[in-house]
Amino acid sequence: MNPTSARKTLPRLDESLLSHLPPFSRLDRRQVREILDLASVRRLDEGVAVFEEGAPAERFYMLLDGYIRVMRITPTGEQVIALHIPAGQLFGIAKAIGRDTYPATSVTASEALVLSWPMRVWDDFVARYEGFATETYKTVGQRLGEMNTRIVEMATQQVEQRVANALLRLINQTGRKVEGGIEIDFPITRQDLSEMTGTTLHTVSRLLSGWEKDGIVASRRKRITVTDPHRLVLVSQGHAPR
DNA sequence: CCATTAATGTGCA
DNA sequence: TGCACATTAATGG
Repeated sequence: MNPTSARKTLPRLDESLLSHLPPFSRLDRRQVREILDLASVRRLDEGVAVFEEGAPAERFYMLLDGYIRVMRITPTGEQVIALHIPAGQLFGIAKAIGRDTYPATSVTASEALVLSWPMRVWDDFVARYEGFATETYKTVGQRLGEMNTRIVEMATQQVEQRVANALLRLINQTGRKVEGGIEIDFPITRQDLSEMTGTTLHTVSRLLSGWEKDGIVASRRKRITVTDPHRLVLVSQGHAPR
């Protein structure tokens, strides 16, 4: 059985799925209905590629549940993780940046629920739906800003600071409050963290172990909780963990 | 259970 | 850091 790749035209989706999300929140019920009627839904397992870098951008997507990891492959075959996208955001919106191929690969970082539309309706959406364009460009701008920040970090900060910053971003964007701290809401390995920060999994492993001793983080396999965000901020600013 | 694989941890150049 | 190897945790018979 493979429930992950079947694109279903489901028993009508409910308007409330979209009506509170920024790109659609200014629309009336009838407009949301039109949009939903054009959409396909897919339920995806963790680790499944939604689309690949360089492929023709045939569809754009809205993540309804779960997390998406955006990654690129270097010429030497190394993976680099550009960013993570939380539920409620559009992705694969190549048209918004003037492209007709996807600029990066998107893989589910957890189980995910995804809506998609054929790219040919993009211009219609922009033209007809109040707020859609401004909200999507806001999203594009935010991601651009984040990537810029990362470039500066890469060029100016020590590994320890970069990993601390990556962790802080993750808990800010995808953190879930648990007792004792804030946990990254999807499975994440040391390897993943190293691919976000330009290091090796070994270095990340050592850093996390050290921070765990200091009481800054707690981790179990594929799960990381930041237990002392304040001290992690200090580390990200170049202070010694203690 | 046991075998296999994935993830994590450690010692050393 | 980078790498080889040890250890531990998940997964599939």
